[in-house]
Amino acid sequence: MKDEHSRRQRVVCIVGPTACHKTELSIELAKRTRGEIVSADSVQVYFHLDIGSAKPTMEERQGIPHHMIDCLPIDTADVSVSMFRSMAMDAIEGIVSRGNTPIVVGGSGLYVNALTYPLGFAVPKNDEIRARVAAEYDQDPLKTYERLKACDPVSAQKLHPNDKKRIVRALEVYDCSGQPLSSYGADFLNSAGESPAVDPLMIGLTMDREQLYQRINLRVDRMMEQGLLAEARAIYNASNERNLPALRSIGYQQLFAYFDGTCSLEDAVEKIKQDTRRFAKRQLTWFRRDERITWYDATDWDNTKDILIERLALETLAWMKGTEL
RNA sequence: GCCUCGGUAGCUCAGCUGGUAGAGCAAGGGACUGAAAAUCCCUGUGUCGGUGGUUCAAGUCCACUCUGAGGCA
Repeated sequence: MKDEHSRRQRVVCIVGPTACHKTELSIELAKRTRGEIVSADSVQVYFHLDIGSAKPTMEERQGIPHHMIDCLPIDTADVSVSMFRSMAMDAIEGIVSRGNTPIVVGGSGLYVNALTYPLGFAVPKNDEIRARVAAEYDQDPLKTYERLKACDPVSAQKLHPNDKKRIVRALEVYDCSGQPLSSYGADFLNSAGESPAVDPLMIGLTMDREQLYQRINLRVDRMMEQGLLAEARAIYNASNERNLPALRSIGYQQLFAYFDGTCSLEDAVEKIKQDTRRFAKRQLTWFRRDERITWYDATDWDNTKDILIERLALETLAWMKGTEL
């Protein structure tokens, strides 16, 4: 047990809200530590969602290999965290076999946890049963919630009766396996992971809230200048499918409403800004509770980044050395 | 200069005939195990423009005053 823990692959993991200089930091670190980047971003995994997901351009990547970017077609209907996790784990193994430093960087908290905790994804999703339970919920939410209470009281107790998504998933697990979701490991550290998680050096970037929001607003304007509208239009025209996970992401979702004629372009852009700000707030909530993270303030980035990058490069090298033998 | 209508939460406004204030939006906080840029939950003390007065009690009535919009000269 102890032995297995010590064999867990060390990685560096950069987290934080969107528009917080994570990308720049990760590339600079990679340059100094023979790093390769593994994106933990639920939108950058798709092809074509380039501008809106703030994917680093080839130029910005400066030759640093990036993984988990451009992996899935937009019309992929069944994506899942565990799928992300196994692909990302493969990428990490590849990096290690090349003798390089894996740098995980991303703002999708669940994806980060899927890599850095041994989450037990024991029961695969089952679209058929999920659809059935969802219909059951729509018909009588409270009754469905009561049913969950009866077969999985632990999960039910943690969920609000309105939390359809999670209630449905919990019942889906129960209906598929006959075992309550909570029995598969209710807490991070004791759940039975499918494979050993990595051992991360957790680095968090944060920023004064007002400044963060200003940066977000500016970045959305810049995305529009860079052609987000055309990018979204091309995707809109390419298919009539409107319920794909990829298209629920910020930027596309709002511009699609504009294409549908539901709102003006101006309103759509404002909505993108607001939804991004709220997203950043949720990301902060998510990462704030993670006590493994050491936080660094990126508010005065231009004047402090050089020192920060050098310092974190040293820490990265030291951290990675710790597992060398 | 005169008349009218306003000035209440970050914004837009409610507040009947006096009993120290409440909605929407914005915002903040939290949750999160196979859709997660998703989904869900919780949160409203604010010099009621200012000063003085009437009253047991004033956002509410009176006087003066500051300020915004419109109208008339």
